[in-house]
Amino acid sequence: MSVRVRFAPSNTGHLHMGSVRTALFNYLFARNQGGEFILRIEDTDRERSRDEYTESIIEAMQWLDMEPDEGPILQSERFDLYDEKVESLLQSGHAYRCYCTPEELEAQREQALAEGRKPKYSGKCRDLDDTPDDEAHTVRIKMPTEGSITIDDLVQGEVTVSVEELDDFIIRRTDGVPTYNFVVVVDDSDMDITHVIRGDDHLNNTFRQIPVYRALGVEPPTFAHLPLLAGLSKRKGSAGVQHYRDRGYLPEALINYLSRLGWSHGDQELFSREELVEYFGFDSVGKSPSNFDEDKLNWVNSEWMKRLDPSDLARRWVPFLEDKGFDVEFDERLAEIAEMMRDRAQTLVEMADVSAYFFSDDFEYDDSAVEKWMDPDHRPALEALIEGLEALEEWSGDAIGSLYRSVGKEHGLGLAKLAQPTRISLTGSTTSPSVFDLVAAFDRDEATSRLRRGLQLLDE
RNA sequence: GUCCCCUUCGUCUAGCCAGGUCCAGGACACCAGGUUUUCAUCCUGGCGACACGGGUUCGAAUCCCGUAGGGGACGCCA
Repeated sequence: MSVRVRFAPSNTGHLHMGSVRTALFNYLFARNQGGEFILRIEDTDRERSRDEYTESIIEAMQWLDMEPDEGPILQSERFDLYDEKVESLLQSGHAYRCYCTPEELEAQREQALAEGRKPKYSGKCRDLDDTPDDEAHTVRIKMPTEGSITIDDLVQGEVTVSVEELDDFIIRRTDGVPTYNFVVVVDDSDMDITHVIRGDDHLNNTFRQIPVYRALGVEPPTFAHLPLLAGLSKRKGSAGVQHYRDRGYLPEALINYLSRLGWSHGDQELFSREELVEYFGFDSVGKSPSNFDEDKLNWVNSEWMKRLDPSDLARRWVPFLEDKGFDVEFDERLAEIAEMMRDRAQTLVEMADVSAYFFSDDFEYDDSAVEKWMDPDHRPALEALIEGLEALEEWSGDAIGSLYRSVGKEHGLGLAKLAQPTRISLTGSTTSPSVFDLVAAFDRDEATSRLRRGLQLLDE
């Protein structure tokens, strides 16, 4: 039987990093096994489910290039199926109607907790003789009364829980809406899911779900419960995918970074999508929770910025430059600038920040740099430089480099004496890529006019 | 309270399942040097961990038990 997995987020919020990792492990496993990856939206929470979040989830999956083979399938459109299954369980005696009120149940729960007992449903309605259909009621599943349940989890190994821990939970509410622990089983079996890969906050639920599979007469799938990400917070991945996208992270980097949280392949840190698919397996998935570390994400992102083709990088960079108010579009020059600047930034946003001077001459000069390098004695050399640039036959880094060296030689000045004033004139500070490439990145008129404007600094 | 899971450098992890080759390896971060026309990149080096206590064994990060700490679950949420 071919592998079928599903990623089943609820649409009660944006896709955060923890969910993305779960989606990723599902995706990688499916691809590794040549199986299918299905997206199912768990939208049975009438209170909190929102269509806009469904859209947001789909958008995030697209951006991350993890599009499902099937779906999105909405649970809210499958109520007929759930109803049918509830009725059949009622018929077969695996489920029963319960007339207890929420108030009663809540009181019992609190009392149990207060007495240090396990908050479990009493089973009061389990064996009722009179079970009217027209009176307000929920439907509960009958849990086994003795023995224990063992699963062989791909990540957690063998885990056993005594049925003492379980109670007859509600599978259909008073309002007729089925509950999670029921629909998840109905759907996973109906959709022929072979491997349920989810966060280990569901590990305990699994033991409630196994009896449901049995009551339904189907074989439970294989489970893989991934350890949760520890302490998610605003700085630690609780924000949505789009937030990271907007902060200038590349989808490749996010995927690469997330893949290494709880999974490893020897000492390798950087993985292409193909490598991830090829190497992924649950043998290499750890059982302990890991922390989202933005420093490392930054590093992975910077590595991916270096790996991308400069043109590709530049195209992705455009919106970030536009955000900063620069009127740019993709062209060869932008690709050159991106290639030149990518070593000095870890995100696209940061790269836009440090590249502002390429797109606007409205910048401040660094006072201490001016003080240190704009020496009036060097005016003749700098003027010769400008004239040389204006006369240069070929406008290239190499040609500009030759000019700098010869002017430096003629005036008996080291390269730094010419390079630093050039940087200050073109960028406002002494921090920039190689001056020759820097100058070449501007068109000739722009470069020389900034240099002439810079000459004024000599007198200050 | 009860049940389940977890515990190697600050963080991500290798090693653990098949005990010795581990006075524990790699990566991020940090610190120090080097390369360089500046900065960044890059290179080299440094700092830094087997939670604790028992046991098994000639030998334990690796196996067993316990303790502590952390997380999760216990809902007419998913």
